[in-house]
Amino acid sequence: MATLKDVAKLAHVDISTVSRALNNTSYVHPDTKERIYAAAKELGYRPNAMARALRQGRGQVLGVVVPRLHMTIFSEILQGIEAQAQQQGYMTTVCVTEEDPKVEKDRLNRLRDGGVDGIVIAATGRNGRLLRDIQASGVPVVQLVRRQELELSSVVADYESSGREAVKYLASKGCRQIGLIAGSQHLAPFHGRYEGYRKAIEELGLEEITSSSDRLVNSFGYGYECACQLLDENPDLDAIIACIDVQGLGAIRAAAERGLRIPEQLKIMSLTGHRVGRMLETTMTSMEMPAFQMGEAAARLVIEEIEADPKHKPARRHINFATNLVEREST
Amino acid sequence: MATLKDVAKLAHVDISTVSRALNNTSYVHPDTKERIYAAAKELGYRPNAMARALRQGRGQVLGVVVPRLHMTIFSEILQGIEAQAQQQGYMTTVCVTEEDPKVEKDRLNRLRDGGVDGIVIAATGRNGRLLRDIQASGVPVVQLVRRQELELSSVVADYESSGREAVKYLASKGCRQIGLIAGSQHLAPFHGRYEGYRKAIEELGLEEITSSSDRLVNSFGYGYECACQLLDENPDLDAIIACIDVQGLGAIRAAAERGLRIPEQLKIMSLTGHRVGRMLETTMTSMEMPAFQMGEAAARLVIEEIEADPKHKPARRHINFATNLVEREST
DNA sequence: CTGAAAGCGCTTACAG
DNA sequence: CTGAAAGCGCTTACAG
Repeated sequence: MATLKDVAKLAHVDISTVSRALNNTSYVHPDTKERIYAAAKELGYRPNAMARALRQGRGQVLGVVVPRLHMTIFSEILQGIEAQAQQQGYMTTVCVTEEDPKVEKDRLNRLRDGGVDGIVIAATGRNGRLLRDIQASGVPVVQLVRRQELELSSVVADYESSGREAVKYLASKGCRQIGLIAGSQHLAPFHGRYEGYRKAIEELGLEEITSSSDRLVNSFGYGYECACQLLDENPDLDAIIACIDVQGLGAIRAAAERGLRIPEQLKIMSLTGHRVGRMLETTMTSMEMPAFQMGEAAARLVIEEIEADPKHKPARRHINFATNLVEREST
Repeated sequence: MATLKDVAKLAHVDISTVSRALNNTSYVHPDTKERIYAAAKELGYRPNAMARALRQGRGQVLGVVVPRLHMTIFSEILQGIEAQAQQQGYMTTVCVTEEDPKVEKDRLNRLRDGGVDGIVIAATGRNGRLLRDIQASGVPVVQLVRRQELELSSVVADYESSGREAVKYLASKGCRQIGLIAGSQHLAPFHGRYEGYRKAIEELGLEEITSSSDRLVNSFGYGYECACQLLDENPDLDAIIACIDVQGLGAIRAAAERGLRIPEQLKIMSLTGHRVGRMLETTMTSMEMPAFQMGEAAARLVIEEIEADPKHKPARRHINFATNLVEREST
């Protein structure tokens, strides 16, 4: 690979002049500039990003940490992050934690050492201290989907409202025994949805019916197991709310195995729609969440912090996306 | 952040000694070593990866280029790549092309300039020259899923055999009018599956029935549109083979909308199962493909090439995974 | 066993 | 308008 030195030699100037010409960072005589451009082109010069990164202390790289990708909303969000990052000249490095705090800790340290300029994370909620340390050390951190630490910026959806609206909607359809597949209560989104559910159930004078499982929360199996439990313990159940789409798939499957007709005998809906629901044999009603846009927003936020004047760093910010009820065949 | 210099000062030694001690790269007196470790610990020293990368000409980063993530097999493969890469000390940078050759070209150039050590790509098939250039310039390239360039290493599945076995299996179930949702023929996997389908159909003396669409090939919509076409033009169709799972979902949906009973009136299966099929209301028979393992293999392959002695670089390699028929309710 | 020096490829004050 | 120099934080021959 040709370096600045090679270009400088060919153009008969100093490397500093080449640098200035190529980066348009100060006036260079048009003739000189032309010679430099020609030389750079002839040699197929491409700047070495690692050298620039070392010198400028910034590598134009975003770190993204998620619990999982396959069959989750995070794969769609990641696409949003990547698209926005590329547009602003950043690369995207991804780490998958499988919801394991130890793995998460290790990955965060590696990202930090690897010199990423900012981090977007859907955290396990068990490494708050480390995240705050990283932010304090000058690497901006933006929380994605899960707002676990109030001191850090975040991009989330309005989970509580999703839960409340879902209950009201199902009640308006005549449901009286509405079960919730609850998810891990120490994670903000699941807790928020539960709170919305609980309040609406109370307002309507109905009975709380929830279930949870030990399995990985972002999984089909989680939804399936919880749905089985709900159906077995509540013979008159007339609706199931799943927190996320794959849980909803699990619930539909559990209902199908019991020969229950959807939506006549059992209504099912999800609180985190991300384009899966509309593909199904029985399409699933859901509170659609703008996943791609949330990814874009998170990338924008973290890049804004990275590039802000160090003297007046922006205060932490929280972006809250509304979810949108989309009625389909399952309710 | 503390640097080598700070540690050296605190331990009263030269930075080179610190480097040697911390990297265990040559004998250092135990006492000195202890002092150095203590100093490093006290200062919370963490090596600067960018500096090391510049010096060593290797950043311990893999670039991954895929057409899409959400609802595709690539999100699962990416998890396999990331897991293996981390295990071997590499970070994973991801780029999404949306199947656009121009975007792909841009991303490949950015990856190259950004100093990734190797690239794993599920290519559009339109940038073969660039890929060969990159490989020739010393950055190993491994093709993933799509073996478009014979000169480059690859990790694929046995597509032709999948197509053939699927036809035989359906025929053994009594099907006589077997439609194929074909996919883009310029992409190796789709071409391979079609070839397998064609040969088996011919052997069995049946009639070829295929369809394709202009939509993004890795999409629900593609499968849905093709299935509608097949069903409308062939009233006696008794089976549909989809190349990939989301296309199969589209086909199931199209069948459901026409009130067709699966599998009694119409059998549906997919040639690229990746754990989606078993989640459905009517679970889908598929040729399961070991996506995660394929990702791991691709990462291993590219890292092997990166770390090989430059004098005898390994020859290009091709790894071909078998697919595995899993019968479910849709057939 | 350890130090001094060179250098990876850039950028950026500092002169002139 | 351009050059010479310093330096980002490391690693690694080369001496001794």
